[in-house]
Amino acid sequence: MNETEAALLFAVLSNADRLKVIRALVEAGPEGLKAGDIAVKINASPSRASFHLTALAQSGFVGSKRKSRSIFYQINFNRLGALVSFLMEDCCKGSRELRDCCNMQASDRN
Amino acid sequence: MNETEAALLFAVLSNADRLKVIRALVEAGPEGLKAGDIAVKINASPSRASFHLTALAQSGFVGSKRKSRSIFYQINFNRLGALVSFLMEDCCKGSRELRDCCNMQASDRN
DNA sequence: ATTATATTTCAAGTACTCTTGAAATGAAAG
DNA sequence: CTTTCATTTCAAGAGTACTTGAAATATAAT
Repeated sequence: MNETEAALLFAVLSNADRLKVIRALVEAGPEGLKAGDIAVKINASPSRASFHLTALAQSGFVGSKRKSRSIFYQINFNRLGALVSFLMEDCCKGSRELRDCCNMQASDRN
Repeated sequence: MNETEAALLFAVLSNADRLKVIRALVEAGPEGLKAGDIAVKINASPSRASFHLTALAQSGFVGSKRKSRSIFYQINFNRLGALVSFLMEDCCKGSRELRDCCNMQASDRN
């Protein structure tokens, strides 16, 4: 991941509605949530929710699967993790100080 | 930190020039770098660099201190850490799966 | 086939962000 | 106090993002 790609992903996270979607999908677990239920949960119109879900899906932060009439969206931790790793490990060179600020440790000790 | 505040901070990270600034300031260490040197390093005009440095400073990702004619900017890991913590601990509820994707562990085991 | 449900797509309007180059500010040196 | 150096501010223009409501699509039920 380079700066340009990371910047595009951060742009997707730079919206309160989309962060609420992420929170809701994390709560929901692996099954995910129907688009309509997400819209209700984040208090947005169907078209507005769809707009944000499209952004999240295109960037890979969420996946989607149709089940009958509904479309279920699920969180994709891999993509989130890749972006966080870019920021912490690459951009900030694995700074110990930054990890301390997050109450985190590297799990691969060398 | 709530979704709205986090979204504003992610917006600041959603620009390749600003990510390059962060990378340069992490490399530079606690002394930081002069505005002019940052402009050269990220390959931007002085006014363009200043525009991005202002965004980074206003959001708290960097600090600044005048020294004679130059202004030195320094990285602020606290602010970065707070945003990463919001995303991982709050928004994603400290998801083990997400931490694994970042090769990270919580440092406070309960 | 018709109707109902779930979701997306589209177009228009508004607002924000970024870039550029010129002008303004601040600080030091001659 | 004039000049030089470092940086910021400003205004204009181009591009991008978001919201809204209406229309279109897809699936299932009657």
